[in-house]
Amino acid sequence: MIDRKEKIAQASMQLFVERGFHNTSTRIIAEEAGVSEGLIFRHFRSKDTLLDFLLQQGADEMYQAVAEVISEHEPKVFFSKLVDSFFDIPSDRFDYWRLRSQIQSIRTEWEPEEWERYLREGVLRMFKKMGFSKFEHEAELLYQSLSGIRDGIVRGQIYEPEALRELVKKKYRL
Amino acid sequence: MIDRKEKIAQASMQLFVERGFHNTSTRIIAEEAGVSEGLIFRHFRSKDTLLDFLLQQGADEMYQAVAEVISEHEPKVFFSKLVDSFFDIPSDRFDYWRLRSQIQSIRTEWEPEEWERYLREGVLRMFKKMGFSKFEHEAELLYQSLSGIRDGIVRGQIYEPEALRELVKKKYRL
DNA sequence: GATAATTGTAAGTGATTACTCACTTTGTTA
DNA sequence: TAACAAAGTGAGTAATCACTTACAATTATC
Repeated sequence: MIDRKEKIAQASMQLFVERGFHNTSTRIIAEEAGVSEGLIFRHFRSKDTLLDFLLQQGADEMYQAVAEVISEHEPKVFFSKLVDSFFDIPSDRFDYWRLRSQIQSIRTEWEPEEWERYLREGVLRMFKKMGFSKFEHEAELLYQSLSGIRDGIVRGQIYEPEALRELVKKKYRL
Repeated sequence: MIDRKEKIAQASMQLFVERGFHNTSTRIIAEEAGVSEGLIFRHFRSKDTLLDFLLQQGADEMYQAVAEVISEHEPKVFFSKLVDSFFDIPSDRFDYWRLRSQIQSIRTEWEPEEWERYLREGVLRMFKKMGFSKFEHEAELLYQSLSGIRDGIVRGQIYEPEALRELVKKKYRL
């Protein structure tokens, strides 16, 4: 017994990342998932809905992960967890990040998701609490830097992430 | 007298960034550029060739910019120029960076361009020269961080780039 | 075990795609 | 100005696109 809907989701995720959303036809998704083309539209109303489903799945997981970081009030532990959350991306979630980055560069109306605003506010609050004079800019810098590193990781451009993680933590005295 | 080839290049750059490469038809490019569709294929053999042309144009400019940074041998000035090169992106080049980011997430066979390898080697060499113990990781960290910031800038996510620039320079004692 | 909903298929649909081709217009040079 | 090349056009092309529809198989409910 196979969950065909999940099969479609997995196949489309892989194809969207490999070939790009607009360069992936519903025909090839069906082929790769081993189902008929019509079934895609039975489970997901349109190709766009399918994409939204994939993005939502990832966003839900991120919300959980962010909540775990934000709930920490002890500064040192907070920042340690924060940094770790950018480095400890399970490899089976690489595709989500790559898809997100792709769609972000295609959809002009892209707005930060809830988990992202949530996280950024949390970082800001913690820098302020710790008494940094320019806490807004410190928060911005750390967030953008970590985002750059995460992009590098999921694109396979960073060979020694562990060494990088230690270095980041050292710079923030963690 | 108008250079139609340049018109096509400009229109397609804008459209590729706004709607995505695979979601932009040659028909709409022709419309936007005010030329016939056939002319696109007279000047550029295919839609892919047109894309390559746009990416090459940007890469050529980057090569120049990188050479200017690399040629600097005084550490403090080198790093100052390096940081500035990531912050001082003329707004009419934002599209190039956004296009590059989009294509990078679609083309799996993407490899770092010459200017990029050139720049990274330069940063590495300078960190080594300055006697950093973990110069490879320092170079990696700085490069990925700056890349993340550049992405943020061209996506309009950073409201006070100047403050961020000063903060980065301060951290590296420039 | 009959009924009804759900899940699945295969063969369509009109619209759109990148690209071609036969042709005309414009520019250059002897 | 004749001759040739380069630039430009617009109506084609076959292929592919996302999506629909009529129907069959499976599963759930009583």
